[in-house]
Amino acid sequence: MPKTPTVYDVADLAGVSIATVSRVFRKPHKVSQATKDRVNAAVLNLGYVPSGSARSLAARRAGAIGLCFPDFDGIDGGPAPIVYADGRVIEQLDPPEDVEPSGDLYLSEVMLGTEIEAWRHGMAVTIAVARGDEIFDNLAGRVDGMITLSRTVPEGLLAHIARHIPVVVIAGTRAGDDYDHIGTDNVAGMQAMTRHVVDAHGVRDLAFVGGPADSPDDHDRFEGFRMGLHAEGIELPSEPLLRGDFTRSHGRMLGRRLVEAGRVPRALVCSNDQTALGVLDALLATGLRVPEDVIVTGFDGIDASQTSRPRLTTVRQPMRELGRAAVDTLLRRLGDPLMPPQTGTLPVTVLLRESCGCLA
Amino acid sequence: MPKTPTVYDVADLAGVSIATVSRVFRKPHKVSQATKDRVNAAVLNLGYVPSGSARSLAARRAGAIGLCFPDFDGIDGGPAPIVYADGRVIEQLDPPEDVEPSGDLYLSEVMLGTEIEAWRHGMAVTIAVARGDEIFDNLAGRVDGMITLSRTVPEGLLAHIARHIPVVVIAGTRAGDDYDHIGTDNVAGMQAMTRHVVDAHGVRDLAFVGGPADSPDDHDRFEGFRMGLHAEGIELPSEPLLRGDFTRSHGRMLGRRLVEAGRVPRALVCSNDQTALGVLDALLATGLRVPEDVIVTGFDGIDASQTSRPRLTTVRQPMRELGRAAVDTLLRRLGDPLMPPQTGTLPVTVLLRESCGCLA
DNA sequence: GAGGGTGATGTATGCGCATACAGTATAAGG
DNA sequence: CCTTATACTGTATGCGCATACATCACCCTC
Repeated sequence: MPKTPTVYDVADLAGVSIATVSRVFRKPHKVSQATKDRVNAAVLNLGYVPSGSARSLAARRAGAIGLCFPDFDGIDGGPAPIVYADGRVIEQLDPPEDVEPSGDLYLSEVMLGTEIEAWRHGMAVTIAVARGDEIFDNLAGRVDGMITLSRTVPEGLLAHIARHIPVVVIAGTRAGDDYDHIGTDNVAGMQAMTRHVVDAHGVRDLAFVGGPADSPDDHDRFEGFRMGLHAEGIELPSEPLLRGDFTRSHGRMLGRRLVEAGRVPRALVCSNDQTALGVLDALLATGLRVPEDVIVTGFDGIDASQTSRPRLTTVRQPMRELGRAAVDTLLRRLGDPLMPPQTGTLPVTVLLRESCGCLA
Repeated sequence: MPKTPTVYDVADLAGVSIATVSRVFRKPHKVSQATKDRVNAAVLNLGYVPSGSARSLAARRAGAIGLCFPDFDGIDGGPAPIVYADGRVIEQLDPPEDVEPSGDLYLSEVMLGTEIEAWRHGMAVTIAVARGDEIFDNLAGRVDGMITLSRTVPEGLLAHIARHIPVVVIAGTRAGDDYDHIGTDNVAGMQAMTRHVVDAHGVRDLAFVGGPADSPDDHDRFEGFRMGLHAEGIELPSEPLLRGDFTRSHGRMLGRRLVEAGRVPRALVCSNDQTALGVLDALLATGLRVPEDVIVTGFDGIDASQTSRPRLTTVRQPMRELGRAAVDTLLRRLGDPLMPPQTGTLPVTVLLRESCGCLA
């Protein structure tokens, strides 16, 4: 890697000015074909690649969108053992035990949606994990706008950043802030699910298995549950029966706890799929039948809900569309900074499968 | 959003020079505490965020790593219907039919590994989808190095970019290029798998169900299969029995074709999990039993291989570690540009489950 | 008390590009 | 043949920051 060539080198080699080189890239129609050919030849010849930093600086726009995710707890298991060699190879034939599934399809899907939509608009996507102030240092300064999951960035920091670039929050409820918000209809989805269990399966003994108490998603879903019960004239609980942390292993634990306590309701409406799958694991392990003895429902619509036995009745939220909608909103905001704060809600779909007794 | 504040504004407000402001961020130990406090107060006051572009330009390093993925075929289903409203909500209770699983855990996992490792080293990750020359325009110029999946970027373009920044290729075999490579041990993994089927289950009538003919992964896996057969003294096929495109639906098709042709081998060694799962679907649908009538094995170790019925015996490749190792290699390369081209191979793990007859 | 550190800060410059503005050449119009 | 429009191209400047170097104050040391 010798010295990186710049516009100046290209201009020299092509016998034109740097302005012309720049124009070949930015406004090709303003350059004659002959000149374009000469410049392009020089570009190829030198291996020239325009500097994004310089371009962004001069053009006063980064051409990138920031995506800020919560820290991947515990995922950071240290570096892998790399075998740098030719021939040296490790064959492991032993472990018949299983690996833990890589939970967060949710994030992956949102990421994918963001990526797709951003790319459609010629924007790059820069990903960051919220960890201390690095978002501030490393991300906020290099993007035109930021998308973040709710509760990911400390409020003070986010406010500071929002003075600088527009911020779109995914999956949170507005709390007096001025950010744009994109979410799914947790309330309506869970309400519909609840009423389905009551109406279609005649169950009036339902309980809600929740997630973290500080999750706005969980809050809304519980609210939807309560609204569903209310509509059916069933008495409302003020709190979820139990709370987990949205993981499958916590779900298993909660399931076991219910069985041990000896009071398993006729239907368990869970706040997300992972929890529901864990509950399912626990119930089945103790010999209970789903849906015959206990009905279990989830929320999210992750792939695993489709391959479980029985398959999980759940509310599918369009995770990929979430990222997509966030990008659209961000771009509209960039186009019109004065627009009032937006709140977008994506519709959800109730998927009826075996775990509630449908398709049985 | 009034005019974005710069170092100059901060310097003025704090009554110092811009060099001092810069130092507060880059070399805090070289600034007295009193000055630091004044500057930080000004930063908060103005809502200052340092410009990544200017910083990168001046520092001659982007502080970011590029990750280039193949186009997500057919994923681009057009924008979502967003409901911008208060109260207007769409409840969909109808469709009991399932959604297509979002196949590519592989990419997500690699992305995640990249993200984690890059962030550990204070580097941002910028993602791009290979589509035409946009990688060149939008990505290569704004990162310090690039990671790409093999066969993702056209060779000419990649060579051009590699003159400018280091490139690490994931999952390809070296083909006379000078890039660094990171891959998993496809050959050894498939060889071990093949020998397991022969040794442990006494099967000598095996066939290989392959993927795209131009996939280096598939090529290596088939080679491993052949080496396994050779070691067992079984005659080698020169070509896979059938080829799909690595998707589950193609797998189903191939499975059906085998059944219809009336010649289903005792064991089907598939080149990846999705294919194997599709084959499984097709076989089970026609009443064949797995593993009693036919043994099926996969490769990759995606989550779905763990929740299928029967669960899939497969070779797990450490997808997340792949991204991680790629980042490590890239960083080492940045530290030592003259280092000879590296080839890293990550070990794989054979997971024995029901679909081959183990754990039955 | 002169010489030589040492720590804190300021000055000046350049990173590579986009672009406003100012040419220049050529064609068209009168 | 002169004017004016048109199509290209060049010159000059600034984007916001990092940093080499210069400066200055102050403390040691012998």
